[in-house]
Amino acid sequence: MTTALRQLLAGAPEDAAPRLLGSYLVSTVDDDLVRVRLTEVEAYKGADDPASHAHGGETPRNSSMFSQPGTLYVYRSYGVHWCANSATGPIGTGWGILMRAGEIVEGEGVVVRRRGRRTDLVNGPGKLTQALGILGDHNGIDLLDPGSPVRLEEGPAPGLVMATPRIGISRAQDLHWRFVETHPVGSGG
DNA sequence: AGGATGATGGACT
DNA sequence: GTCCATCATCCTA
Repeated sequence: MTTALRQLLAGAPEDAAPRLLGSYLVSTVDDDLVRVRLTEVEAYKGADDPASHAHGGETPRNSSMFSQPGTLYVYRSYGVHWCANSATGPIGTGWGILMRAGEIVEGEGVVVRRRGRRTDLVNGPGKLTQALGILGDHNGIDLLDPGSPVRLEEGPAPGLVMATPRIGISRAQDLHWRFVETHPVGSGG
């Protein structure tokens, strides 16, 4: 059932983002399954948010983020990498959650091959999409459809969650809408 | 461990 | 022409 996720993504991104941590982002691309547990996400709140791609309203590029919650929005970053978001909130708001990093639960061998290295496999938004085989072609697909090549599934709830300013942006630094799962001090990890 | 930098495409002025 | 929701590589310590 994706009911809980659907419920979650129906809400505001700054509320949904921290609770999305721990969920699985799963892809089946070229017959290879990769499962990543999300540990770092950021909220972007459409027209209200000067740092959001949706701030200036709907365009052909960002239209996926204005679609129904759970729609995958993929864009090219710095001309080189792909980054993946899930639309959240009511249709037409342009709200979304950028999925930045995680930990590989399944398919590490596939990721090593796709990434061409054995370290730093999924610790950044461009790396995450490359690890999962997400391309611009996947823009607009439904992450809540179990039949989609890229999809979200429920996972174990996160432990401690830390909120910080978002990475790589200069506007709206006062909004602490980057959410990272952290380990308690002394837990030895 | 951490700073600088080139690559590269699309949106915007 | 300029600005990016970045990454890998090359340096200095």
